Amino acid sequence: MTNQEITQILKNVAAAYTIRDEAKNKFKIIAYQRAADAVEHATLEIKDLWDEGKLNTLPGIGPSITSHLDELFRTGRVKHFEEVLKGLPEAIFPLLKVTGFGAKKAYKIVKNLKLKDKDTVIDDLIAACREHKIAKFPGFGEKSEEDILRNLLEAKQGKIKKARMALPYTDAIAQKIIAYLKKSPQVLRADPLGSLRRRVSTIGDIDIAVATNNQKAVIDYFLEYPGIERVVEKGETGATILTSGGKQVDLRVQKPQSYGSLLQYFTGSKDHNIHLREIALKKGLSLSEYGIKPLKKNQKSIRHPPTGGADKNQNYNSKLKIFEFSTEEGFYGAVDLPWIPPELREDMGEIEAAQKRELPTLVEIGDIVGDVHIHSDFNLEPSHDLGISSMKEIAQKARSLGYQYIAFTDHNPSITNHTEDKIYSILKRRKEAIEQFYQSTKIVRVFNMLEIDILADGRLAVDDKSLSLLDGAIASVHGSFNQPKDKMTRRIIGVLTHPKVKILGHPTGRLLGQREGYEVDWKEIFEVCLKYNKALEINAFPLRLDFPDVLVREAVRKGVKMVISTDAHEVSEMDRMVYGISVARRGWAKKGDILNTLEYNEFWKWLK
DNA sequence: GCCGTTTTCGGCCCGACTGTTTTCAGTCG
Repeated sequence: MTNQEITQILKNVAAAYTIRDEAKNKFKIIAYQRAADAVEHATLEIKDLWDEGKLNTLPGIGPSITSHLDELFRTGRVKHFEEVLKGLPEAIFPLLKVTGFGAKKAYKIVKNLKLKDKDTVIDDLIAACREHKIAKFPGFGEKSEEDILRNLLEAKQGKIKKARMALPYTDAIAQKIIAYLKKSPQVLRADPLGSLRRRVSTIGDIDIAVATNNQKAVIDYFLEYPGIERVVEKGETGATILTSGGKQVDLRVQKPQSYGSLLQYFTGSKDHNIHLREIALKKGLSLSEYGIKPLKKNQKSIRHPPTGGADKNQNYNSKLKIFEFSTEEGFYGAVDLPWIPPELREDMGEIEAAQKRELPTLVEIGDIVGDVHIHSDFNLEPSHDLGISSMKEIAQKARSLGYQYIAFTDHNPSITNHTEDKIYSILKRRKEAIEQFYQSTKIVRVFNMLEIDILADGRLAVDDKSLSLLDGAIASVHGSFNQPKDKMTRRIIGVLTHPKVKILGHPTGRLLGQREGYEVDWKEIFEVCLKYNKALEINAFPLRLDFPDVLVREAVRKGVKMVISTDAHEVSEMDRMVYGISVARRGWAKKGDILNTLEYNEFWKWLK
């Protein structure tokens, strides 16, 4: 039973309560939805949590849902859920994943059309739209029938609500649109919002904020963006488009004096904002994207700003009876909190840390002084792809990035095509080439490393004699991903204890949207890393972003060190370090947690 | 059904947009 499956069950229960009697079940519905969100965003497998008896430590999961899930894990079913779902056609549930459908619309349509088969409901409904049956239902019309048909067709193409794309690709699209917006003289500021600003590894919609004194002009200008497929919606405060690449982009505009509130509100996350509002309510304040206003019952008593003093970022709008904030700092200050970095805003303890003034100082791109996972074009007849840039190009790029050192970490020579002696002679030639390169150029310091396959049987693809030629090695799993958890854990620990292996490369092996990571006992790996002074890699390659942020946070808690590296196969890819930084920051990593922030001499000492 | 720096009872985030409506229902973030 995966978190995803449990999420789905809880969402279905919430939908069932909504259909039965929304008014009566109002808060029960919210509770089930929040429980579903909690499971969906959980950092650990819920099943593991249940095994340890810690299910109710998850915020949003209380005694009642705990006992239901307990029944689910023990017997595979939940009597109470079955009762709630009883009598509802199961054809409604696939529709809930389609844009534009909520519980009620799905139920109305399924009931009116008497649809029964959950496997064909999407196709059945497409046919019904084409026969114009929907427009005749009360509350529906021709336009809504068109919308439903289009959303169903898009869902069939895989464009479901949760179609997400890796951060670096989405970031590139967003930067292009922001650059376009900034060309307008009406645009005073433009920033990413939402999961993009929080630097989540995969992004659904792109959200962008603009500060302007002419909202209408900016919205009109946005709707002239060349890459538009169609306009989804348009209003006075923003607009939504679909790009020709199928990405949804939301624009939000706001006047400059309220821009801080807008940034804060739409950066989220939803859970962070809800928590923040709860705190504000207790202070008699109501937060919104427009600012902060005293609750009605307190309105008369409040004559001064929420912060109790003058703040140049704060302004009282007496017409709207609301305090406006030009910056986020002012907004957070009004509820007695320091500014919280967007990467932390997941309601995972950051608000409590902010209240205690214990927010971590997160690692920054400027802290990085070396990139220790780079593939050059030195041909050592490798097991995987060669880089395409020369050592000199790489070193020059490193210098332009302000680095003190780099490591050449080409893949090991393939073991199917070479004997151990042959591998030794190739690596000896490579060691001489690297030394000669450094002596003749001295552009940046250079380490002679290698990225070595961890073979299926737990051996390294390079023997000890050849390993002795290296300054150190990254060990990575590049095949046999489907081994059982225990075997995979032994396989990794076996090589990680080798003195020359210093770093575990892209530790989970995941490829975003393509492949789940393999199963490993991270507790054990963390212990080995601590005991033998090894590092885990945060690999900034766009489809990897591996180590994942939630595991980075676990590693930080345990004191396990990490490196952030690009795995570049071409010099321009060395610019991707910033995405590794994003992952590290979301994992609450400080400069001291990341080894390639160390000066050359210190890093060298760690490596030896 | 969940939860606690006013609370173990009595609250529960806030607003925009669309379509079908003459004041609202549903969905989204």
